[in-house]
Order: sequence, then structure tokens, then C-alpha cells
Amino acid sequence: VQGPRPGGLAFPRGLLATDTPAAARSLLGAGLVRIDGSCVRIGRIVEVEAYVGTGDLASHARVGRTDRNAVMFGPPGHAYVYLVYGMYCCLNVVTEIEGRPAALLIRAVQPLEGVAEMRHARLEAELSRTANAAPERAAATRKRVAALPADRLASGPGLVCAAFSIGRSDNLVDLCDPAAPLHLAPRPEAASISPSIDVGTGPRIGIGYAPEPWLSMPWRFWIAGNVAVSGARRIAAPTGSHGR
DNA sequence: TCAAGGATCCGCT
DNA sequence: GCGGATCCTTGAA
Repeated sequence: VQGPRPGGLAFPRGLLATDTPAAARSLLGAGLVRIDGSCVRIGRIVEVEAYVGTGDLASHARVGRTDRNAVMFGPPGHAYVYLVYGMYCCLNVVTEIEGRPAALLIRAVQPLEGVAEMRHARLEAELSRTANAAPERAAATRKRVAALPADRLASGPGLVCAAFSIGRSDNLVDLCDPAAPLHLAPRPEAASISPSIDVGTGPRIGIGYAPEPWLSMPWRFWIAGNVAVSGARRIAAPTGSHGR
């Protein structure tokens, strides 16, 4: 990934305006870019999950259109950011044509540029969560975050938002607009991957409330072997086995 | 107006 | 491997 912003290349919206599992394979390897004044953070998307239509009983859209999930019903390429478990934000990229609610949850990103800023943002997020804890606890948090390998800074959906300072104010942003403060960058030719060989697939994480067949649909996609994939899920698991 | 529950992560056992 | 933190969204009263 290269070439910051105004002037940077737009991620082709057409790659998202299609069936979501196919869009997932297009999004793997693409860049996630955060521009904050003169500071630029760039990462490579290495793990995503597909949520497809109102029929998908794991999707927020299963209940029909609400104020919260309305952006999923809109045109592709926009950001759907929501709060989960009362404390973590998750970033989704809306897919498929307008009127058909679908999105890709960004589960993990491999930091490429602005690593120090990502680490700082992670630290701020964690300190704010333990604001009332003992001082030695905060010191331990500082030490731990300082020691984190760069590849672990955004290796989870909540961590992606922490490292890139993504909040609910980023909801609705057009991620295909290279001038936006948060946007996608096309996968560089040089870093192209072979989707049929290098993409791992398996069931989605954390959707225990969903019945079959949705629980086991192999709609989590990742770049096989990539060190930044969340948890210990880097190696392809047989469909039907659950991530944790 | 209220109660229930959730697309998570950390820290300690 | 499990419990806790923490608060928004939803649906029902």
C-alpha cells in the first residue's frame, strides 16, 4: 500500500457492489487509511467477515431496517460503525447494491505506516477503560502496549478501531473517497495475492446466538498465514469447527 | 421508561 | 479457560 491521499487512488466501489463473499476476497489485501492532520496511518486488511442480507440471522440487518443499521441498506462503500458490548467499536464496509443490506466486518489489519501513532491510540483507548484502576495497573498497561509487536496492534475488530481512532463519528463515511479522513486504498499490484490459494475461510466469530446454517457459514475470510490475523486463527480450519 | 443482551478484549487463574 | 468491564440499541410496557 502506498501513496497517501488527495491524489491517492480510490478503492473501486464496483468491487463492493457485488455478492459479499466475493467482495470479501477483493477487500483482503486492500489498504485502510486514516489521515489525521499531517499524521497518516495505513494498514493492510487481512481478515474480514461477511454479513449478508436480512435472511442472515447473524447480521444486524436480520431485524429489518432500524436507525442503527440503516447504512447497511444504502449504497456500497460506506462505513457502518457500531458499538459492541458497550465498549468496543467495530468497522464495517457496506457491500452489495443499494436496498440489499450487507457489509464486511474488518476483523484485523496489519500496520504498515504510522505504527507509533497506532500504538499511541491503542494505549489511550486502554487507559481510558481503566481510568479508575490503581496507578500500578496503568503502568503495567503502558509497559504491555509498548512491548506489543506491530502486527498485534490491530489484530481484532475492536483493536482495529482503537489503533485507527475509529469512532461512531466515522459512521456513514464514504470509504471509497480518497479525500476522506478514513478510506480504503486499492490492493497494490506488487502485493497481489491469489484468492483461490491464499485465502482461508471458516465460520464467523462471536455469533453464538445465530441458528444453523448461519452459525457455520464459512463467511470469515483471512490471508492464510498472515501474522496479523486475530487470535490463533491464522491457519485454515475445516468448515464447521468454531474459532473458540 | 425500563430491562435485556450484545459481530470484544484484558487479566488473572 | 473464564469472569468482568461497560453502555448503546432494541422491543416491550
